[in-house]
Amino acid sequence: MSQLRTRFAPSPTGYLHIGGLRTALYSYLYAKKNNGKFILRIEDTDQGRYVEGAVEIIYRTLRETGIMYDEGPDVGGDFGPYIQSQRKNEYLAYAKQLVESGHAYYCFCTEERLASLPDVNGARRYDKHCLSLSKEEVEARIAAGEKYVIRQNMPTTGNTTYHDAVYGDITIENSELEDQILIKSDGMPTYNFANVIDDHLMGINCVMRGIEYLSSTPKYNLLYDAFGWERPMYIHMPPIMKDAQHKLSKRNGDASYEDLVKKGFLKDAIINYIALLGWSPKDDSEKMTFEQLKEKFDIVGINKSPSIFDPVKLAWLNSLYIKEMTPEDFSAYAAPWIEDTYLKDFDRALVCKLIQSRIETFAEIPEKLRFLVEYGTFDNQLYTNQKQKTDAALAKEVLPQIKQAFQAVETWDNQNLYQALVALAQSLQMKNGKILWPARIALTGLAATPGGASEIAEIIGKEETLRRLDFAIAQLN
RNA sequence: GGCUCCUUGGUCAAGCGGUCAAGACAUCGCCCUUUCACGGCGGUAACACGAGUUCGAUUCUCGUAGGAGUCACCA
Repeated sequence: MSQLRTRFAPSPTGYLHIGGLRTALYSYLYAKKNNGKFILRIEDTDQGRYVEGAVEIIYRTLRETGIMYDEGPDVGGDFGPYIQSQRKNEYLAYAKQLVESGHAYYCFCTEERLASLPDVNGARRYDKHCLSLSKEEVEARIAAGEKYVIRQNMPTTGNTTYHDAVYGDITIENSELEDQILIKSDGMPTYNFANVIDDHLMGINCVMRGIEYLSSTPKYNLLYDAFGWERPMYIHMPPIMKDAQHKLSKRNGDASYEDLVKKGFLKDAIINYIALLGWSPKDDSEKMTFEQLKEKFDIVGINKSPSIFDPVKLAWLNSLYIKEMTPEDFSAYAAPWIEDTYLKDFDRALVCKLIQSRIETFAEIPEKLRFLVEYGTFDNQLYTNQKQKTDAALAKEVLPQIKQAFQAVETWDNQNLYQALVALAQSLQMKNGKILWPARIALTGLAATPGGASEIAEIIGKEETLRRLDFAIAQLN
């Protein structure tokens, strides 16, 4: 058997959305799993939809996520060029070949005539009007400079069947197939045509794509048959949904890969999560490295039904990846979220240590630590804690002593600070909580904070710690 | 509307004729604990419906319902 060759063929119309990224990922994984090649081809036959910079986003995203293509526009290969607009001169000849063999024909119908065709529930079916034109008439009209398109001549009877690796055998009546346009009046091929020609020319023998192509695949197969080419293996994939009714899409303002990164998700977590959307490994693994994904990926694990993108589960996975980062990596990655805020005034390492195990996405950082800079009047009821058996009265008694203990600390770090508090508790013959709880409340005015009293004191510094203690004491009187 | 596909807990998702119907996220409770978080333990929660086939259906078949895709000189 010849080497497996898969491809990812996006249109440069903007960000690479999650669905597209998953298609690329699966195609890549499947190729690599089978020692095959993964090819990137840019499908830009619709000049009207071309978006500046979109191609670069595709390159960058694939590189960043590790989905490396063996052949593509910017890496070369033996089957280039890999950008369809640069191949436009090839398609017409193939279309003409089909005209010769009777599988396609010239069509001169105007937009008006097309619009006058009977409307069946919002859809108009071309009536093969130009199929009956004589060869002479066709030549004369072309010579006269009349605009034309080339249409595929579909059989009107019978049916065509093909096998899809995930959906099984798909059979469609030929009468359902429209005489689709192969070459547009601007001379460019339609996606439907260029796609088949290029896949064949590039030796693609495995086509992985979204389910939206499931029912038009017979048209492509008819093209392969007309040319006498071998049909590729097809793997269609279910859509990724935003909710039960709506597909995830850029148009709906749903997150693209880049948006997710900006929201503080790690690329490894994103890839790991989308690999799991619509596919599951035999052994039930969830957190997997890219290497493990390559080992475990298999088309039998691909699901048939749509799956809903769950940002909550993504966040959970993200938190797992965050926790295993080294403090240095975490600090470096968190830098943008820290630089932009008041947090830059604090010791970076201490702040990072405090939050690394407490965030699921980096975007949570500023809000989570706002209390480090915001402090003011708070409800003395916060001193009341059932479990620690503390209340405002106790705080009033103990806070001045806490202040004294802190003042005596020579080296201002968490360890010493904590020891000072514990020692105070011991000398007062109290449980640690009776000191620790009021101390933390006094320092933050918050029922819940990341970290405890001593950690927070360490970060805000001695001066601020004492200032807050004075404030809290004053507030109790 | 025609055609094609899909349907297991709130979500992801195992299962491929016989299971007390896995696991994960979320949720709830307990433990740990300096609050929060982490971690540990446990609970709640599902085979869309109706017929068949079968000794036996979540698994097979057919209907029904619901959902998705498609029906472009867009990809």
